[in-house]
Amino acid sequence: MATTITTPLYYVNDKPHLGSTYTTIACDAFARFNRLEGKNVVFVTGVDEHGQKIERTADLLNISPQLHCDQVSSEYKRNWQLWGITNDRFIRTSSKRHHKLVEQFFQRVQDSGDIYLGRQQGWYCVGCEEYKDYPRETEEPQCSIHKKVLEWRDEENLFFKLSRYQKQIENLLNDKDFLLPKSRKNEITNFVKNGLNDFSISRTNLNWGIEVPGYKGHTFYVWFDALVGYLSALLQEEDEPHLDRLKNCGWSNVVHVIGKDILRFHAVYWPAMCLSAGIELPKRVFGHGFLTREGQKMGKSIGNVLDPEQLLTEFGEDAVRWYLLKDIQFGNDGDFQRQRFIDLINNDLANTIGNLLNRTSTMSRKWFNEKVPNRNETDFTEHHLAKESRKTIYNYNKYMERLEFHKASESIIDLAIAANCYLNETAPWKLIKDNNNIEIVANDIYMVLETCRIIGLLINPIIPSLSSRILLQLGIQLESSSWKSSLLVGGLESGRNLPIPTPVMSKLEQ
RNA sequence: GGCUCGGUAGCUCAGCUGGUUUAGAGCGCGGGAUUCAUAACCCCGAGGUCGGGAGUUCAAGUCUCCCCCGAGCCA
Repeated sequence: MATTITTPLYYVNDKPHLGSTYTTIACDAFARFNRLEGKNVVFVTGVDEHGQKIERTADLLNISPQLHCDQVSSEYKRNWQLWGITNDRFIRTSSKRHHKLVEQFFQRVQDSGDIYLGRQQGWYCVGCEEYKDYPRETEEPQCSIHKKVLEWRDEENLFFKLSRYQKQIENLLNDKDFLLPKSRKNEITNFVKNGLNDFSISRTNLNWGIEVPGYKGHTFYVWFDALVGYLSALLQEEDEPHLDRLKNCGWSNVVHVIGKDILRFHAVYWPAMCLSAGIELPKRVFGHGFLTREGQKMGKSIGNVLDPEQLLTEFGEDAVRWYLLKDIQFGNDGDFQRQRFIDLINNDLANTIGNLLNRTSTMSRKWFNEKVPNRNETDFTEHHLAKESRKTIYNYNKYMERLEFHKASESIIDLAIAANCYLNETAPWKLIKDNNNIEIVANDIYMVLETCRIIGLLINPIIPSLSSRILLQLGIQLESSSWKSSLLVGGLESGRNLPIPTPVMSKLEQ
């Protein structure tokens, strides 16, 4: 069975920021984990390109919306390549196949009797592309998010009968695995409990969008269009775009990973749309938190925006991935602190894991002819570190499945600490002075090296390139197909040559 | 204004359905030990009114009520 993992389709108003990078890295880790687990993964990302906001931004830049979208989209593509993101698909909502699919989707929703023509009046925020509930007589109402004056709109719109799906959405939210983390569930449940209102799915004053078939002058509301993008993404360029093909393309067991701000669209509107169109519902929606920098909200006006590309250049992909996934609970808001970042990387990756591998490899080479020593066949499976490793593997899997990356990462570090402690307690450098101890030392060193191997494997989805450096240092090349079977204690071959160790992770400078 | 979630060591947080005697972890900080190692690893310490107040109970960080502060959703 396939598993589909999606990032949001990012709005091309501006180039990628740290927030979208964060979401994408998390999805990448999750996708990698699932692939290694042997699942057939389709990892989707892409961009959302329509809407008045884009139209106006392009206008300001004095270029066509399409050109603007082309430019920003390629920025996104380039960015994900730089970070080594393993997305299988990249969908642009300005693409032809997407247009076709939106039209089909609309047709189905219309056939279900869920579309009607209505009138919409109210104060509109172009930033949100949303009507706000201020009374008509309000003078110069402002959007609380964008701090911009709202525009009064009065237009004929097409509506979607969201209200019809009240009961079904309530049931969906009762499924305890659907909306995660649990802490965000109340908010949405409350919103739904207050009664769902139909929402408008078309705009009349908008050129930069997909035309609604049969309704001249109407273009689809960006969100209606963008959400369908998850479906279009699955269809390959060469395929005839058709909703019926989705099943074969991997639309099942769908996990949407998004920021907490767009939870409602994904947990309420989108499932209702799917129900109406007869599309299988997503399995899970995970709304993660936002990042601040040194305790402050990031924003252009404050001038403290952290550019992901700069971060990548300065610290490298390994460090940033580890910091974002290990130090911030996925789901909670997080704060990016430079000092903490440096401390964390140096402690966890360089000192705890890197040094463990380095010291052990050195001992092994020195005393065992530059090879992995022989283990004691009768008791290595019951060795202290074997037990610790098995416990770690078990917990790690449990956490990764729930997207609890910080806990998964922590379990890896705990294992490395256990191995470091073990070395200090048994002090093989003392034992080796007596030749009678050679077999004991061999078994101990073997077990620590084996623990390093397990660490290298487990860390793979989280920091792929560090993982391969660790394994390489043990003389192993990871074949992704055998990951799962490799995660059995005792998989390290005795007698294997160990290369001269070099630090797998160098320390970051202050 | 209504609702939700938080407020635990300098920082980031664990503490499930109330009860292992001195409330935990990581980081930072201070000290010790050691040499296999990336001045790394390992060990020890911090004495924090568990936001404030009242109550329930034999017993509350853990339950109830009130208040203060922060974040969010709705109006």
